[in-house]
Amino acid sequence: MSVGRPLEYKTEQVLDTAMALFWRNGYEATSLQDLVGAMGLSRSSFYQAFGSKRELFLSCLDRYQETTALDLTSRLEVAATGRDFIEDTLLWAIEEVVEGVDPKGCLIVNTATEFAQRDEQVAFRVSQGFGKYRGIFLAAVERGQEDGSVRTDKEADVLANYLVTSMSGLRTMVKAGMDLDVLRGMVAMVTSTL
Amino acid sequence: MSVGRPLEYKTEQVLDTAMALFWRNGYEATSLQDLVGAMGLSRSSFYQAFGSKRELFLSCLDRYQETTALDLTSRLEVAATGRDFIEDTLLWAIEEVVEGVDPKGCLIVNTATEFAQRDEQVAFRVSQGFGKYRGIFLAAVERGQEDGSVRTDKEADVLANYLVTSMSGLRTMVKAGMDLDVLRGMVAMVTSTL
DNA sequence: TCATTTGAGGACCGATTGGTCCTATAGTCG
DNA sequence: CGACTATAGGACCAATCGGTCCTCAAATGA
Repeated sequence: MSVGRPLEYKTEQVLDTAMALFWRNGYEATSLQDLVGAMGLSRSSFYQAFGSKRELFLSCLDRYQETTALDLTSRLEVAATGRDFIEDTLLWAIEEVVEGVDPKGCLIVNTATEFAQRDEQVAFRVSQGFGKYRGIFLAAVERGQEDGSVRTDKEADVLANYLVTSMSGLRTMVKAGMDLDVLRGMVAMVTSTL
Repeated sequence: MSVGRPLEYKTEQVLDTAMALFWRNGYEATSLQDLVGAMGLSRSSFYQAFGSKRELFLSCLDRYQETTALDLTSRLEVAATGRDFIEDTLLWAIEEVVEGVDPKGCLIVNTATEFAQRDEQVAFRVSQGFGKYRGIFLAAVERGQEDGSVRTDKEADVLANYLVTSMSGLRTMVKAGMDLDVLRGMVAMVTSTL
C-alpha cells in the first residue's frame, strides 16, 4: 500500500504526547513550539501530519474520549456490582492527587470551561464526551439496580447525570487543590446517595 | 488630598468590565486590546492604573470574591431556613442558562481549571475563593441543622465541602451545555441528600 | 498662574504566535 | 534506477502578544 519512506513515529504515540500537553496546560497556553518539541518532530512534519494546532487538538479530544471510554467500559465489565464500578471510578477520578504533582483533571472538563463556547467543533466533542460518560454511568446504574446495589426509587438516567455532574465537580476540586482525604469524603457522600 | 486632574472613570466600574471579559473568555484568551477596548481607556492609562494584565487579573479575582461573597452572605441573612438558602444558591448557580447566550460559569471555577497550577498567587486566590464558598455553605448548613431543615447525622463541614464540590460540578455542566431541566434535576438530587 | 496629575493617542519595542515554504536527505517501493 | 514519500532544519511570514515611552491636552488645587 504505502510507497515511499515510512513514518518514523507512531501516530498514536505522538498524539498521546500532545494530548498530555493540552491536558495539563490547556489549549491556549500550549504553543506550537511546546508541541513540536515534546512530540519530537519538525514543524514541516507536524503540519503535514496534523494539519494545524486546532486540528491536532480536535484529534486529541477524540483520542481522549476513545481511550477513556474504552478503559471505563472494560472496568465496568469486570466490576462485581454496578455500585462497585461507580465507587472505583469516582476514586479513580481523584487518584491523581496522590502523586502530588500537577493535577491535570479531565481533558473534557477542562476543555468545557476553557474553550467550548468559542468553537463549535470543540463544543460538539465536549458534549459528546460528557454523553459517553453519562452512557457508561447509565449502564452501571442499571446494572446496580438489577443486582441490588443501587436504589431503584430514582430513575437511572437521573442518577447517571448526577454522577457525571459529581465527577466534574470532583475533578475541578482536584485542580483547585482540595485535600485527598476531603475528596475521599466527597466520593463517599456521592455514593451514599445511590 | 488629590492634586491634579481627577480620574475620569470609576475604578470599580472598569474593573467589572475587565472581570466580565476574563470571566467569559479566560485569562489567556483575553488580550490587552480586548481589555483596553472594553474598559474604554488608553494603554497608558491602563498601565498606570492597573500595572499589568496579570495584576489586573488578580484584582478581578479579588473583586469577584468580594462581591460574590457579599451577595451570598446577604442572601443567607434573609433566607427563611438554611436549606432554603442552599437550594436558592444552587439554582442561582445554574440560572444563567436561561438567557441562552454565553454561559460564563464561575470565575473561580474557571480559573481553577485554566490557571491555578501555573501561578502561585492565582492558586492562592482560587483556594481562598473556594474557602469562602465553603464558609458560607457551612454557616447555612449549621443554621439548617439548628432549624431542622438539614439532617444532623452528617458533620456540617462535610456537607459544606460537598456543596462546594456540587456547585463546581453544576457550573461546569452549565458551560458544557447541559439542559436547564436536567440541571434542575441535579440540584434536586443534591439537596435531597441534605 | 503654575505645579501636579490625569487623560488620549500613537509610535515603538522585542518576543512570540501559528503557519508556510524551500532545500537537502533518507528510506521503500516497483 | 526512478518514483514516491517522509524526514530535519531553517528561513521566512504577517500578525499579535504584553509592555514602554513620549507628546500634548485637560482639569484640578494652591
